[in-house]
This record gives sequence, structure tokens and C-alpha cells, in this order.
Amino acid sequence: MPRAGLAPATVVAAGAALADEVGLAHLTMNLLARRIGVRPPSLYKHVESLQSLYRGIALQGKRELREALTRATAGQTGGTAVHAFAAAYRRWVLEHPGRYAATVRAPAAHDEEDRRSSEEGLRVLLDVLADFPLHDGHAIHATRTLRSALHGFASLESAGGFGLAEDVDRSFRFLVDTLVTVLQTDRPDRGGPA
Amino acid sequence: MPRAGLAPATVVAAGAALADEVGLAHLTMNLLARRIGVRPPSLYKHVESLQSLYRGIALQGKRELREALTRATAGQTGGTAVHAFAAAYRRWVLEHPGRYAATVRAPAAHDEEDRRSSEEGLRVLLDVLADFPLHDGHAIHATRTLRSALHGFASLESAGGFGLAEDVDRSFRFLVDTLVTVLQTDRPDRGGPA
DNA sequence: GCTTCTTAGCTAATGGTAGTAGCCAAATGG
DNA sequence: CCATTTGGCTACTACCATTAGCTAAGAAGC
Repeated sequence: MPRAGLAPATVVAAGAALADEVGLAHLTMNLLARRIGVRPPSLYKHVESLQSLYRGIALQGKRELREALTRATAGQTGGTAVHAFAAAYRRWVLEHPGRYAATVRAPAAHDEEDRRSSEEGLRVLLDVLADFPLHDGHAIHATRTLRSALHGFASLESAGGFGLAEDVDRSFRFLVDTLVTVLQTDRPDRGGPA
Repeated sequence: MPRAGLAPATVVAAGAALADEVGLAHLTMNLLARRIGVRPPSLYKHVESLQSLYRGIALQGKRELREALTRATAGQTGGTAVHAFAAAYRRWVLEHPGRYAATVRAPAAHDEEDRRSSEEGLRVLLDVLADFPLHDGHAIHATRTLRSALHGFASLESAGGFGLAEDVDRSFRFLVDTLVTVLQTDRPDRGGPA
């Protein structure tokens, strides 16, 4: 019998695609093996464990998301860039729910590569925010605010959390408009003591 | 041998507590049974399945969270109420990560009780926002924006998503300040066509 | 108090899961 | 062409959720 010609990256990629289809929680070694056309134990020649498969999907997902965000915001500035960033983020999450679920899982305690990957993703956002007149030290808070809002919206939407589907587009524009407005009118006391 | 005196509610409550300790993903019937002092199959006299245990934990969590939010905002208005709401939300999530993870899972397709429970939680938020001068139809968008931002922040923080722990409190104040500011200065075109 | 009925907890077993051990043939490199 | 490496396999273990069927604890009626 001929070999399947697998490699760690192909297994992870197939896992990512399958996770998007059936949901990360329903991704099993058994199912992935059937999809690839191989018996389950064979997968362990390419990935250490199910957990390491999750990690691989997360790393691939973070890379892909970062590329999508970079592409979407290339050559844009200010509010336009933020809108483009937000739209690309939301679209990517909706199109890749399994990958996204993997990226959201907390990385292992001392996983340097994973940490660095997350950091690089943040840099894209920081670059987008660089155009705004933020006060000292506010960039990190603005980044976290934007990231929280986008992550929250996208994951709630992806999980079907917004009862009625209607007007969700408009809600998203409202959210992004809101944040852009605030970024343009930063005040030095924002985030200060209550 | 004497009976353990269990009931569905006590099993769910123990499951919720255990989920907070070990993480929802590590909650197993085996572990829960040991915790309660009973053999695994006995649990099935009180809960239908692991999935229905998740659902029970989610329902209990939503009720508890709603109560905490109602308590925190009682008698408060405007920005103060929003800050109190946000602080209570964040605190509850940090203190009950397992319960919260359960509440976030999408409810089954036609689970009326679960849907109603989520809706009642939203009403607390709508009440808090009732003080603000929002334009027609903006209340639903503002609700979703606030909910997204809080859910996003809390779940990222709960998952250890903000690299350095320092300044996270300040980031949260920044986020809430930001949203309160915007709520107080709503514009009719917000959320309109790009 | 005694009997009857219901049912909570048990043991035993099933099928599915992740993962390991060890074999063998396919590819690789001299 | 031979030696080595290695990818996929079968067979197995341990653990998971879950079911079947038994037994005794407790409640209900008399």
C-alpha cells in the first residue's frame, strides 16, 4: 500500500478545516483520521496529541487571522482602517469558527511561540491605532478595549448569542462607530481612578 | 447503606462548583460523582446526561449572574450604574469561570427556558441603559455593544489572554469609561450606512 | 408496626475516546 | 542493490459517558 504522504502541517491544516465544519469540540482523532484517509494511530506520527493538534490549529489560525487583518488594513488609516480591521476580524471569525475557538483557548504556561504569535497579532492592531491622538499609555488600553469588543461581538455572534439575526450588521457598525468616535476624542483622564 | 439525599439541583450546584475549580472542560461525571460521594451511574438518576448537566449549570449561572447584576445596580443610574454593572459582571466571571463558560455555550435550538433566561439577563442591561438619551432603535445596538465588550474583556481576562496582568484594572476602567462617554453623546447617524 | 411501592444507589457491561507498543513495508540514501 | 529510517498498520490499554438490571432505603397506606 502506498503511503499517504502526510506531514505535521497537512494534518494540522486538515484538522483546522474539519474543526470549522463540525466545531472544535467535535473534532476527534478518529474523525480526522477518517477524513485524511488513514487510521487514527497514524496521526500520532505527525502530532503528539490532541492537545498539540489544538495548539497547531491555534497557531495556524492566528497566523491566518493576522494575515487577513494586515491585508485588510494595508494602506488605510484612521477610522477607515479601524472599520476595515473590524470587518475583516468579524468575517474571519464567522468563516472559521473552529480555528477561532482554538485560538481563543489559553496557551500553555510557558509556550513562547504561541505567546509571540499572539503578540504579533496585537501589533497589527497597534499599528492601526497609531494614527489616533491617544494620550500616554492609552494605546494598550485602547487596544484591549477594541480587541475585547471585537472578540466579544464575534464570539457571541458565532455562538448564535444574538437572538434575532436581523440588524446584527447594524449593531456591528454601531459598535465600531462607537469605538472610532471615542478614539478620536481621547481624554487624558480616561481609565483614571473612579 | 444510607442514601446520599441528592436532587437534580444539588447535583447541578455541585457540578457548577466543580466546574469553577477544574474548568468546565475537565468536568466529568466520574469526578463529579467522586466529589459528591457517589458512583458515576447514580448521577443519571438526577441528570439526563453530561450535556444536560452543562445546561443546568448554564441556567443556574445565568440566574446567579442576573441576580448579582441586579443587586449591583439597584438604585443607581446613568454612568454610575453602568460602572457598577460592568464591575459586577467582570467580578462574577472571574469568580465563576466554569459557570460562565457554561453560560456562553449556545443553547440548543428550541430551548425556550434557556432563551428566556438569557432574555431576562438582557433586561437588566436595558434597564441600566434606559437613563441614556439614545436615539430610536439604538438601545438594542448599545446593549449588544456593551455586552460584547464586557463578555470579550471578561472572557479574555479569564482565559489569561492579556499577557501582563498589570494595568488590567486600568484597561477595564478605560473600556467602561469609553462606553459610558459614548452612551452620553449618542448621535443619530451612529450605526448608519458606511 | 407491618406491608407495599417507589426509587436512589449499586455492580456489570457496552461502545467510543485518546494514546501506546510493536510490526512491517515503503521510501530514502549510500 | 542493500541498509536505514520511518509512516502506516493491528492490537491493546485505560478512561469516558451511558445503559441494564438488581437491591435495599425510604415513603405511603393500612
